[in-house]
Amino acid sequence: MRLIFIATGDIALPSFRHLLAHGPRPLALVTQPDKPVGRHQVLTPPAIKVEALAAGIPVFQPEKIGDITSELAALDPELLVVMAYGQILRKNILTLATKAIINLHASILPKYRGAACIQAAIDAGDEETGITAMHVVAALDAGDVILIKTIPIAPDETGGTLHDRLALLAPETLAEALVKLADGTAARVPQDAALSSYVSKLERDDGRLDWTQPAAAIARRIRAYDPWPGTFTVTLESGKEKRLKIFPPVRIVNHILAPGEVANIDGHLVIGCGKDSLRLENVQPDGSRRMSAGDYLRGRKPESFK
RNA sequence: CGCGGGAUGGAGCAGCCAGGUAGCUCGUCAGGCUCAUAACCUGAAGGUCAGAGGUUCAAAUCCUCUUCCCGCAA
Repeated sequence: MRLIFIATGDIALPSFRHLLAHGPRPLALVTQPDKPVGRHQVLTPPAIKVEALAAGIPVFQPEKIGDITSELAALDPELLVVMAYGQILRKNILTLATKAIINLHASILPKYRGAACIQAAIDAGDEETGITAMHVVAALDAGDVILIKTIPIAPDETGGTLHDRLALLAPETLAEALVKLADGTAARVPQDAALSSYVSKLERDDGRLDWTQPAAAIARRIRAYDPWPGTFTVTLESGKEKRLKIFPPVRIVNHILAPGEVANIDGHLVIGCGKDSLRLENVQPDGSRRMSAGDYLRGRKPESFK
């Protein structure tokens, strides 16, 4: 099978490695351009690009994938495989491959189309999620489904752990889809648009917690958004507002506190929520490193969380 | 040089603006109290105040440079 792999995110790495090890060997990798990263804006390549080059796979990094349509066409691909690429694919790309263009998406479609699908599943309190292999159409994540593999979501699951587990689930999903496409037994199940939902890309500010929500919902969000985009609150310390990052795990406790009210209960940092309260274990104040909630209370005296 | 915060006994912080005895909450160690304890009481150890240079009678504090940590932005 003549195949081109189109991916940027690390979630695609195990699938890419699977193809390198077991075939079909990708003709090329298309990935996003190197981006400036970190405090000093160092130009950094996607990890998958580094692996591709090490394996001798040609790499394309167009600003817009449409710019290299003819180069990709020249490779005469039968199949395009897309995963966490980060660009919208237009018609000239969709019709490039002779056999199909498929996408691996980290949710049970039609639930959670879009970028933040992993976080959404935890945030919603779902008991399972998975990898969907489907055909790519002009509308985002809306194509006919080939197959779905599911895994349960653990009670202490974070966005990070689920991301890694889904990444490892993807290769077998891809492999099975490839076999079925090759022998013509691939299913083609239309998505029920009425059941679909869309989750847009998360920004850092989306991680601000709302203490009027029930503690259980806040706890799920703290797990879902770790490590990206992370969750935070704004604290009031002697009249000054400061940002405080909050990390899992947290524990739901039944102290009676007003939403956002802070209490030091036996050395534990407890915050009032809309329903029940939350005991924090790990926090990080502005300008400081991550520390235990106990350490935080030793030197600071927050009056409330907003 | 994108913007900003920070570095003070083992931990988390105050002191800095208006230079003049190293402080707070903990931890550690010793002793006491207690049936007992992460509780309480008493005492002790532990700091070249990130590093270098400068100003000054005198620098954690003011000036300059360096290193490291962190947030934002990407």
